[in-house]
Amino acid sequence: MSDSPPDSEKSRLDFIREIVDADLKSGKHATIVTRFPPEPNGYLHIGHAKSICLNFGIAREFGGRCHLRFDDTNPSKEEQEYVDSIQEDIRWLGFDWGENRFFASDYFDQLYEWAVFLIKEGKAYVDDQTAEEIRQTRGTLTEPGTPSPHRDRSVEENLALFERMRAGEFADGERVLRARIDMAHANVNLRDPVLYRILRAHHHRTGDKWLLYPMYDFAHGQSDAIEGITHSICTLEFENHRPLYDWFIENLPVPARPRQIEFSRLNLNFTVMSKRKLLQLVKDGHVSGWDDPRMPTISGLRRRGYPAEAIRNFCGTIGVTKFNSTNDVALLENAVRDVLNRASARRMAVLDPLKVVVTNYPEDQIEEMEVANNPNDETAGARSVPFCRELYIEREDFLEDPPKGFFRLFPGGEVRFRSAYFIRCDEAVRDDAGEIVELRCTYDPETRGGQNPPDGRKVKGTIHWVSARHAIDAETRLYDRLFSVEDPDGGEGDFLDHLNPESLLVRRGCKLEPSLAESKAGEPIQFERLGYFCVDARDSTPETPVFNRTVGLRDSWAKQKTGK
RNA sequence: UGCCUCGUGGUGUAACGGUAGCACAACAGAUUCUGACUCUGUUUGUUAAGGUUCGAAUCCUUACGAGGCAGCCA
Repeated sequence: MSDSPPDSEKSRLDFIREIVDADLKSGKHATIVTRFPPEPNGYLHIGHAKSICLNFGIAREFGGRCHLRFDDTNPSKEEQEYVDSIQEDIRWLGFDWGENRFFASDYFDQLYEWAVFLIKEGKAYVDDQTAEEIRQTRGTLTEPGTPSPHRDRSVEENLALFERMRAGEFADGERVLRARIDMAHANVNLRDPVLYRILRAHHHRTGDKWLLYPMYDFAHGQSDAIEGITHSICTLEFENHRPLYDWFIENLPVPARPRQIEFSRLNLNFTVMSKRKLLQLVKDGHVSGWDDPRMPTISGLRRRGYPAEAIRNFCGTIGVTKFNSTNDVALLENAVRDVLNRASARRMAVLDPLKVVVTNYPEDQIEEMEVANNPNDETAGARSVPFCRELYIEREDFLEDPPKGFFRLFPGGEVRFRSAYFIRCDEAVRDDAGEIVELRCTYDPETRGGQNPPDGRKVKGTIHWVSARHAIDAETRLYDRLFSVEDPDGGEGDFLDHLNPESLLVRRGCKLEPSLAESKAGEPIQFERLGYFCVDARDSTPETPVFNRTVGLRDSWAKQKTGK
């Protein structure tokens, strides 16, 4: 992980780091405390990764700390399963909250006391109106709201009522506690926002202790204050809530004054990011689960083979600003390729096998060819790959009638079989249906190891191969973008209408070089000339290995073929 | 037509009154035992109009455009 101190990149500081930097230099804060505050009601996605990298990153760079705080103020939506997955994902991304794991529910007692404090100050009241009545009297964006008939209740009455709310004397929704601010405020959030609602739901942490729960606005800033958070970084949609955030901080005897700063959330094209939509994809079975490799979830990306380092790098390059933007997934994929190119061992695998018989190669001979594990990295060493008379090559590496510029095999043509021999195709054998089932070829013994022959003959193409006698069978899963349009949310119609029917292509009967039998989930591998792959952590078995394609190699030939 | 926020190449971002730069993408070429990687080069931009200034992406005004907000969600 690159944790270059901020001073070395002064000109590169984003606006939030600039604020943090200034607050440190001015002495406003001696140490920085940030927090990542997920609601445990879903899995983390790449958008959260941006926030995680920001919050934990700032803490690390500026010598502060970052808390993990679960925002669990709504027991009807939250589950332990999500708490677990969130923690796993953050750790996997490479961040550590140390001892600083908290829950907003840790502060329910304190929050309740503060609610009472507000009542005593005449700044909060119990409202008997129904949710519908409250909504209707809130006014509109252009018209002021009208005060609740209960707005001017006495402190004593409010105190008694609030206590009865806690004691369970009212049904869910029968009473709420509201702040007493300004029903005509231009910012609707300040029109006497609800602070507490009655909810008879079992809470994953506090069990059945509480019947009433604080709203986000009443919990978040105060939780920040309790924990001594100096910079409470959140996304743009909370901008309108900042005046309310500050109102609570100013009107409550909180131990600190945290500052909320908003930045633009991450958007990626060709996918959706809202929890609701991701949940729908899972629930409706459009994907196999939260960790489906096509999902933008952290668990999905991990299973797909995206390295944590690549995700971190990506988050570092997209920047932090206040304008809404949509990032090109190509940038993410570039970050993935960049890491994988350095980290992956090269292997040979044939996804769509076409048999090759080397007619002049001795029937019973087997040679072990030494093949570099990574031509760009000598320290990666080499392995041996068996070569014999019967081989498999990629079906698309042979064309009977090649277009100009085709470097691969064709009748009468010669190519290099990677690290093996120069091989010439003599004949394509067809079955009764006319399909090519086998290539009859001859090799040049003087090119062993793939070396150029003494006669100076050269060859334009090098292709990968696998020994038919030694190959192991496997399934590969080739992924493409989940949606076929850039902005599945935009335009008319349901986002599901834009699902890419070819987002998953399963290939069985793939032929892999024998050394691949030992690869483990999470280990990055490049199938030469094809892309980066990894063993699927969920479905792969020793009997039938399953490999996920993390991302393909750049393919300028394919681009050329499809007409630019 | 209320309030808040924001407008820089195709995308994302930098320039903090003084040469509009970087990454990705695209394109062209070099190299190559991966049509990969790497390297070189090219195309494309300050929403508009005024104003301040020797000088404006930057400051001011207006217009235009984008996003957010009317949950007892977060």
